[in-house]
Amino acid sequence: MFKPITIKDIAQALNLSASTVSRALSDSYEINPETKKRVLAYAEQNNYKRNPIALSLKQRKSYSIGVVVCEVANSFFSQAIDGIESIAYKNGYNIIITQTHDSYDREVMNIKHLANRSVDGILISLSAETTNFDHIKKLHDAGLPIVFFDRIYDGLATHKVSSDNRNGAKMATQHLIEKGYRKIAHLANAPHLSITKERLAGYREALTENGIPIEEANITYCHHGGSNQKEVDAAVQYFLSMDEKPDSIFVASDRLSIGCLTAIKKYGDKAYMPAIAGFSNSDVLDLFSTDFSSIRQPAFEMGRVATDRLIQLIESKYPVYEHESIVLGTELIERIPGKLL
Amino acid sequence: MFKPITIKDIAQALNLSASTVSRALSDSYEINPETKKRVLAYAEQNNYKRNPIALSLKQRKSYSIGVVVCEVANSFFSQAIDGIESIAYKNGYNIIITQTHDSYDREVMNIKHLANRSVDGILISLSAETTNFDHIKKLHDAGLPIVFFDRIYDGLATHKVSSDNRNGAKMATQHLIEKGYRKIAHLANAPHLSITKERLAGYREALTENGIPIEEANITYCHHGGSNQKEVDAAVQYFLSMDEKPDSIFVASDRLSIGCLTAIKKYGDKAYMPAIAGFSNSDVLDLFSTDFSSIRQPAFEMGRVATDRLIQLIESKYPVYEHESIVLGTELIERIPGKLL
DNA sequence: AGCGCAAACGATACCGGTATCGTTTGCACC
DNA sequence: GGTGCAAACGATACCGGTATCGTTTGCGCT
Repeated sequence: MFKPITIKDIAQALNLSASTVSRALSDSYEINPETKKRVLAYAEQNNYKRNPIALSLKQRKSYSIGVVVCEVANSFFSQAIDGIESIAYKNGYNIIITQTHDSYDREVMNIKHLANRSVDGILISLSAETTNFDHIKKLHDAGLPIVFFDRIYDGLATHKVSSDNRNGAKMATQHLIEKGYRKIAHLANAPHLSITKERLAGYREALTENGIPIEEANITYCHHGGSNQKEVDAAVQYFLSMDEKPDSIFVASDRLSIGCLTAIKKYGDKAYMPAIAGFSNSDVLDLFSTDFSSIRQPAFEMGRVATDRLIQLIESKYPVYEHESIVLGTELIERIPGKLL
Repeated sequence: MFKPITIKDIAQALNLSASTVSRALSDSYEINPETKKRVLAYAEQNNYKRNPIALSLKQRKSYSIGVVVCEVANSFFSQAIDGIESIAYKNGYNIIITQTHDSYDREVMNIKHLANRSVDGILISLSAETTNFDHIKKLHDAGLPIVFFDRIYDGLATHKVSSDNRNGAKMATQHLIEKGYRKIAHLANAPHLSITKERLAGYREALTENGIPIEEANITYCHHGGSNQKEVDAAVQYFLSMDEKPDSIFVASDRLSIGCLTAIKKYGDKAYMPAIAGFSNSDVLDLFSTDFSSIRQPAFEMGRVATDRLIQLIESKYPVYEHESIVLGTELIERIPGKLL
């Protein structure tokens, strides 16, 4: 069923050899212009398409890029994928997207799967559970180009693209402080993630600079990145159970922001409603004027930059020894309660 | 750089022929169990992985599925992709995602690209602009399995998976009526889309059943599916400019809902604020208690079902002549203003 | 002894391209 | 008229597997 025309078909039809046709199609200088025209014309008419799989086999290149994220149904990642796609397609690559759902096992599975499918390179944003990096190291050592974005692993000599998490966190916390809040809790992501550490640092910095003591009891980690809501529920319930309840919460991620709001909606009451600020790339949030200011990462741009660097690695003729750590700026989006909607 | 071990390497190492190794690896009955063990052991140790590209070339099968949606950064589609992925991976397929951004040209490009990349089948949700289906028909006639989901084209004999758009639209409109609204406008998608027609039908049905006259002036189409905000802005401004302004709006899609809210936020005022109900799969919306009830489609399930059917088509040994049109239920999510958040 | 037959493995072709090397042809030139 | 050389094309091998057919070997049976 469905057998497309090959180079040999053209050769036979025009009484040429496969070699000649191949060369004509790739515009080789040692083919008679006359012959070229005939071949091109015939190919056009019978709408010949070179078989990318045969090509892949021959050139040991698949023109596809693997993407590993925790989930696409997450504004940050879907926007990043948008950016990844835009660069990939421009360069003739297609992207194969896999989701870890923040599970280490699935990350290992997916990455192995991608390597088997012989992608030319991989873009990775680590799962929240990942603390062992052997599965990635192995591939990297074997020569597979890898670029990290968002959730970085520093132990690998390669390009890394992230946003200015420290400063973003600082802005968010500072923002809460400026609004008069003093007991600011922090709902953090899994502790080993790069973004967790950086955002925590920004949080601490803002507090310190404002002379507010840092209390470890105010910081709660979500070891699975909030992929199961129970985890977030527990964290919020913990905050609500404190003797001296926090008056505000700085939330560390997109996923957690939604989880946190959900939990507060479930367990909070009118009498007590903490202010919230946190990382989020949701467009929908922009529509509402709840008391929730957010830090937006340049997701699309991060995807673009990461993909650009990955393709550079892939297409480099020589091993690359110099690696960039690119950090893009974050943006504070203030939301004033009381306005329309 | 990075050359994995092949079947021939194993053959040489064990003093066997490539054929024998191949058969041993695929557990052929005509290979000595002893030999099998040796091969398997060696393969395991040197972690041999069969080259899927060579396999694809030989079997004329790529074990990959093309997905065409308007954009992943859209709750409905990202959830659908979640569903698609879950079934695809379970069956050993990977998915290649492309975005049309509701442009006809990009749809044609992407589909051609996928066909060239020799995917085994394609899942399509049409772009808002598409009125000509030749690019799809051609591939379908050539034998490429295709399944439509969400935005269906009826002119092709294949499986189609959608949600009960008519009833969903009816529920939303009915909901507005029950809340006391009478002049209900309809912000519709591109007129030729299947979902547009069905949702319009549901809207009309609800009005008629409640004895409310249908006025065409109250219906505005967005020919690009709201992919550029200007279009939506214009539609909303039109509603606002009417002599007798609508007291509520039924919005036809996820994208349009966000666009519509954005526009209202821009151009509306406190004095006049229409109620809104519409299709949306945004989780974030659930958090807020604005006066916006929504119709949720079973996106994940739609993705699952569509992929399941597509794989059936792909793996069927004989041409399939009977095709299903699967319609899944929709759900009304009521939001009562005034509650928390 | 001679035959049949099955078990276990090898050799080869093929999938659809491209790279490498070889061949034919015509023509200029000494 | 033989040599050299370039233009234009053909033949072949290879990428990494698998399907098909062929070959060897041993053993049972008459």
